[in-house]
Amino acid sequence: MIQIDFRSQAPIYEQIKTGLKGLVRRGLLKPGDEAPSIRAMAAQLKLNPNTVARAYRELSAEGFFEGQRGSENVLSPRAAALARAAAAHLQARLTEGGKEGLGHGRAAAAIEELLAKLKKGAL
Amino acid sequence: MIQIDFRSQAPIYEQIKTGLKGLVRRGLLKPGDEAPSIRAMAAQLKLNPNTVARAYRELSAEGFFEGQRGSENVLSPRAAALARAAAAHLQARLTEGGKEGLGHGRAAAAIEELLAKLKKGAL
DNA sequence: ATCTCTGTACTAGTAAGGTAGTACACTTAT
DNA sequence: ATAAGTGTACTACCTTACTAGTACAGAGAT
Repeated sequence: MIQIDFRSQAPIYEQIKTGLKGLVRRGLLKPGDEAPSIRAMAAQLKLNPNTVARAYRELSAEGFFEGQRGSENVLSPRAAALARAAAAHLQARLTEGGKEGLGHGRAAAAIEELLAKLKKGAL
Repeated sequence: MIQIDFRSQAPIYEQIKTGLKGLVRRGLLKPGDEAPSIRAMAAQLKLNPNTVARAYRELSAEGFFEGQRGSENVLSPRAAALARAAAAHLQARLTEGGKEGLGHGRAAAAIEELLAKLKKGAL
């Protein structure tokens, strides 16, 4: 399943999001599959359901899940594409930020802004 | 001088650090030059001296400044090399993080950890 | 129908981090 | 010697954000 690093500076719900996306990207979780329920994952990772719920809510808003209330979290058909797109987008912004930001004189604030958003997990 | 974006999520002292490094990288500030005093910069940017002091303290710890107590902040001979090295290092970590981290299945926690540190301004 | 599962809303506590206020010690120049 | 500059230490406020506690509403199965 997913590994949580409680020592990390990254918030747990972000680790969950990244973890699930990673599972999809690796093919261990495919569109149509059912992700573990909020409570199940919370119990296993010894977290509060709300922490897991936040991750699921944001993933759902991004279109990873399709499923009705009270039932389940089924990975949408777009899930795989989304996970890959997110990874590509992040990678693009990383390399772009590295080259364009530092190669020549770009506004310092812009660089910092990029880094700030990155930490927040703007994948 | 330096531009501060108060709307940014990046802390002010980090913006100051990045800004000064940028000035050095662009050659507008050279080794041997004297950086503005803490109070002068604080007054100009309408900040508390402590905020600027924190930036200067960290820069000093990184070896950008050489100067004795009570006098000034003179850019060390290494300043230019350090600024360039920092930029290169960041760029390397960014591209590395983008490719290695997301290309195939790396531990999610590691990715998050990298992002977290990046936002903290680990240049 | 009741029990158990699901997700969720609201609240609150808590920890971390950044910034400002204030005061002190020292150096230099007038 | 005095005044004005320097950097710094200590404190405290404040904001932000993450996480947990608790309780509620709906769905499905026995």
